Amino acid sequence: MNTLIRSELLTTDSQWLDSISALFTTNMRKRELPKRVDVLHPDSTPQSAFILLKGYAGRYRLLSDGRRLITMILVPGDIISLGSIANYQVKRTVTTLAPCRIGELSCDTPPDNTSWPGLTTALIRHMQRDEAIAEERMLSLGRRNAVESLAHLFCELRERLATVGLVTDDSFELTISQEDLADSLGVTPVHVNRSLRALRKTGLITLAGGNLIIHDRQALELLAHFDSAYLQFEPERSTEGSSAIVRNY
Amino acid sequence: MNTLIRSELLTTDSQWLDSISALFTTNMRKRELPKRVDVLHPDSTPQSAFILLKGYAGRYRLLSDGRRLITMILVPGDIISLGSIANYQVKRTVTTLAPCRIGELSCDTPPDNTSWPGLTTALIRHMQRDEAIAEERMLSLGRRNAVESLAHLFCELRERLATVGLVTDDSFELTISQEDLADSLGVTPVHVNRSLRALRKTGLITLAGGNLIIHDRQALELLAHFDSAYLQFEPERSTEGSSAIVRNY
DNA sequence: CGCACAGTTGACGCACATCAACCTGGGTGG
DNA sequence: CCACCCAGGTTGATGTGCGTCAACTGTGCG
Repeated sequence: MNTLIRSELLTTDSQWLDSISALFTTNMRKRELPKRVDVLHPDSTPQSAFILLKGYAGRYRLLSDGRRLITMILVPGDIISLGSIANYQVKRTVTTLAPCRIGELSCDTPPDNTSWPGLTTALIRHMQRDEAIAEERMLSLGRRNAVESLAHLFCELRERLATVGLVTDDSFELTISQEDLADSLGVTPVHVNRSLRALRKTGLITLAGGNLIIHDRQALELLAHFDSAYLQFEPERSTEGSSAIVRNY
Repeated sequence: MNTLIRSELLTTDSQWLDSISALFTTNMRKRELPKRVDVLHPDSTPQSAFILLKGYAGRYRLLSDGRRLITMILVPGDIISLGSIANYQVKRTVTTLAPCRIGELSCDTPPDNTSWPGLTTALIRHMQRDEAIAEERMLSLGRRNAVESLAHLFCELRERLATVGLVTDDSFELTISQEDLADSLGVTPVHVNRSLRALRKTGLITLAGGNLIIHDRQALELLAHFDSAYLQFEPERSTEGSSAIVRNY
């Protein structure tokens, strides 16, 4: 099971997948989903865990008048839902932003947190990472303009996709519609289109046929005020001054 | 110690404070800080835990050109930093938004997560709550206009302050400057001022002398698209269909 | 062929930014 | 005790980023 996931994703975040994979005794079932399908409803309580294997998905929130914000874009390797493994999440809706392949991991015997201390560790790291990404998104929504936000999103996706081996020469598949990009950045589809045009005119990127090429990553990151530090798990803190719980986590 | 904190805060979130308080053998040291002072720097690694006892504080992020966004407003009872208890946080900067009293809890013997399973539970609940608040803030930054965002912030603060007994008759002390409100909502101070005027003109609120009065809470919440559900810890999920870990968390 | 959908572009309007002036109240020092 | 100061609040004039509306294009698919 573990090798199955890792070969599929070429992931480098072995610790997380190790923790999860070890919990399952049955094989992972794969499902193909078209674009624009809700994977997870806030009122459903699925037993299985779901992992995104291919494509793009997104968690989103709606205002009562229909305004939508995609609070988090999911890339291959990301957890869609942990199901009964750890039903800790606030209720959220997840939809596909592109044709997706998702893996369903049915859990025979739900673990508890004492028998699987590694699970707690992984869970907290996972939440930390989401929090860091969410904070950067807040910065885009609140203080970056549309071009900067777009550039930042591209830098972030490149970084996240690179860790699962889906980037070659600063180029990767980007099949998210401009409408969904707009709901991620908190602007309108029309303005995304114009901001894209502006970005293209700088020569920093090419986006065509569902493929994004970053021609000058350093310049793009500068424009976006992008610092990849928030995506990397911090190096193990030195033991001096650390408490036992730090090492455990 | 526990009674000390609870009497100071009149908190109802007893579980969290119980978990924390039990860890300490020394007394809590109090410190008074003026407005606009950084409590926590991202490079510091304090041993002590800090809790906000009075006033307002805020976590913030800066862009390299000086643009600032307050990602989270802290109210009395909120954890500023857990220090060595659980040094799990992404590195953040925290500043006072008003004159504050903070409590310092020095931890003699750092716990580990196996000896204190309740700590892990509390930690995850704490992160969940922060995440839910952050998500609502994203919605404000991305999809609410300035008046709606302001109204939503007021509703949220009322709710959070009410749980620590600092609200009477939908009225509470609000000593955050318009400049800091602006950095919370992602707009300019001038525009906060005008949005405040617009809100006042609706008759829904009165804000004067550092005191906010909500005259028609229901109408304000409707205007803000506010739903308090995200702030309340979800009721214990029914046992049917739940796994062991759900009950543990 | 024609329909549906995503992308593109133009004209125009509005929410919010910018710049600048002025007001106000509390604190401070002479 | 008054004069001053200064941070924060308030307001006006004007500029701009983004929204809105609408038309058109291209492209894949039944």
